[in-house]
Amino acid sequence: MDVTPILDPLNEAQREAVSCDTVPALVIAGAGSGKTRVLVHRIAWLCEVVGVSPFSILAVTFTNKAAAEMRARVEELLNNNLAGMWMGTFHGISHRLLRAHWQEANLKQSFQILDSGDQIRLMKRVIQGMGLDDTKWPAKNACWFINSQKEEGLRPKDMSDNGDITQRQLIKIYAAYQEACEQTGLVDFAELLLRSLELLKHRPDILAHYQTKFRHILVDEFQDTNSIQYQWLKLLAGEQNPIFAVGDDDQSIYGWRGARVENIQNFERDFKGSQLFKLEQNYRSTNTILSAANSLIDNNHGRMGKKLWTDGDDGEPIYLYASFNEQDEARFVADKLKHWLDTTSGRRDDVAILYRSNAQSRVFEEVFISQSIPYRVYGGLRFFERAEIKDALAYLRLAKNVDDNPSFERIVNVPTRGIGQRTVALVRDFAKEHQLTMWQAAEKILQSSLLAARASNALAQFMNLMVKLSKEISELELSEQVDHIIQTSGLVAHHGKDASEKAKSRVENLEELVVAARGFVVDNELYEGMPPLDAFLTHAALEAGEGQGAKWDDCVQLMTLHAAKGLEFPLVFLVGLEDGLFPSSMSMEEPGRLEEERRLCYVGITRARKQLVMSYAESRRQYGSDNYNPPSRFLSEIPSELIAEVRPRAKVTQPRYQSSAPSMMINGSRANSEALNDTGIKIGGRVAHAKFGEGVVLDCEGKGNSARVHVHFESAGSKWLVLAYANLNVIA
DNA sequence: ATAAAACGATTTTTT
DNA sequence: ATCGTTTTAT
Repeated sequence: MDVTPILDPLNEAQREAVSCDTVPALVIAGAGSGKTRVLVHRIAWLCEVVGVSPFSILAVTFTNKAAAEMRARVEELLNNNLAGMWMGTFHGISHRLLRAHWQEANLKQSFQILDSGDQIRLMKRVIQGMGLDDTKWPAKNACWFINSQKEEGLRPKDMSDNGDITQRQLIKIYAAYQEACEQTGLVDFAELLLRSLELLKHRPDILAHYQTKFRHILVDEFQDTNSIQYQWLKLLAGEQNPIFAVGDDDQSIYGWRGARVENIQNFERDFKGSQLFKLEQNYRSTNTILSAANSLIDNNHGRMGKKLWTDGDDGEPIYLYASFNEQDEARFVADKLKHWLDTTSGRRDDVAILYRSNAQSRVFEEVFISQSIPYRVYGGLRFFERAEIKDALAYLRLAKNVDDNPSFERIVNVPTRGIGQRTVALVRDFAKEHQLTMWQAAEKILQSSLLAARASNALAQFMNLMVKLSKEISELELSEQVDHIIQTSGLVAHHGKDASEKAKSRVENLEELVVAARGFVVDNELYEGMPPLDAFLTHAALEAGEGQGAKWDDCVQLMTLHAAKGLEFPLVFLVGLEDGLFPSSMSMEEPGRLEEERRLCYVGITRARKQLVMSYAESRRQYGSDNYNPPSRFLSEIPSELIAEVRPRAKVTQPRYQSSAPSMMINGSRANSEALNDTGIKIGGRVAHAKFGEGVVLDCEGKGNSARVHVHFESAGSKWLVLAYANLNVIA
């Protein structure tokens, strides 16, 4: 057996991990250390050297993207089509199990997957159905509560209210929501995992079957597993099947949604006879960047321990810019970025701007638009989550199954056809009272003439449309079904008559849905025997449609630090480094959460390949008011010799808000340079004070003897000073 | 049924 | 400030 292609491209540490014995193994893989490569080569090693069939391997990831990449790379390395191999996300694989064993799992054969939006909508109806005030019991909170319970593996019966009324009510809501899901055959994301875990727990025969089938289990991003995913893995592994887990405790940034770093920390304890490997050689970043990352993360406690290194150059220093405010920050980034594009052979999509919260993208967008810099903002709604797409999918579902209540409610009056809230409420109540689906209830209501003629006609018209649609599409192929639905339902016409940009893009999205349907090939074993439309709808629920829709060529990439995990860029701007923003004020108090923020910073730093530029703003407008946050504590955790401070003072012009409505003055606090007449002091300029030291002028008000200036001092913080007494000296 | 006004939330996000 | 949601008014 020629193992050259499998082992040759690897370094020593990678090779040891890839070729380790078939015992439980944990690979601590630092950022940029070849994590995916090890996973891929391990699979190849198992198949080619150990002689394991690819179909005896289970490989689990968190995202569809990671799963697809892994599959493609394994196929390339093995030069083999592995379509039937069990490689996918936790949710995807759980779903596959539940489809195969729907009866044993007490599900309907036609169970549908609820996405988070669907879940909230259903929850709202459940809460209202219980006669509760849905402003007092927000559906979103209830969903959050239930999802976390499910992620801990808890059912209503396992929970105690501890005498807490709120808790007791939430448990009741959980039970009612679950009941509604069971009745209508709906499964939310958390339920996919919990249900498949329960299936394996309660059916030793099924568990044994899969334990025999999967002789090897590989897991990516192990530090992100939550309680239930961990239990699920442990159960499937049993006593005999080794788990090969890859992860990085320093990149655990999803604790807030249930991920448990302990899972990686306790691996050796929980999996007897396991081996530990560490990948510390980094192939991505310069020495400077790695030193910064190492120093920063060193401030965390209880780490498994790891120090990234490279045999490459030190590279450029890390630049740090102390901006006057967020606009100045954005302008600085734009300047720096343009300069980099001009002086290197870099492309725009080699550049990323990383921030802690989505709201920060705005200022950058404004500046980039004004300077004609193409950019792309990550995040926001994905393709299959867009309202118009969900509407179209609801039509498809309803045409397929008129008893699908959520779809019925969603589109009964979209586009508007004269079926108002009163009519819908009547149908809903009637359905509830007589234990009918909304469609059945609507039929009865029409027969019994409970409605006024106008509403009755509108409802009848809608139902005729649906009957007609479902008849018409039955003989068509998938993409034609989709096309027919979006046309005949009136969705395209509805959005088409609106000339706005938004409406235009909605029409384009609907057309893109037809394209997506055309390109949807039922090659997945999972979808075998399923009607193409059902398969497509499932695909839509499980895959948010990342690649769908608009194309992006050579744009500067704007995204949150969370979204940046797993990516890399030659030039990275890490912006908004202020205490209260990053680390977030929500996390600053608790040590555990602060450490997670630090890991997030670590993730951000290690995204950069050649150059890292950091910045913070002395003044930042948040939630409509100005905040003066101190520079992030993380900055002081990076050795100063790695950092070069840039402060092109000449560039700081009057950074004031040019609101589109100049008359909008809040408390008369708009910049008023009158106060500064003849003083030489400028907003944005630097001044020195005998006691407070040096600082930057942020604002001023009043005139004459009562003139006051707002100064942000480097060491003493921000203060309002009366000009006549302060004796400020202007620093040139 | 549509538009205006009031209200509320506002870290991070995949499936 | 701003965005999405819900209520209220036309």
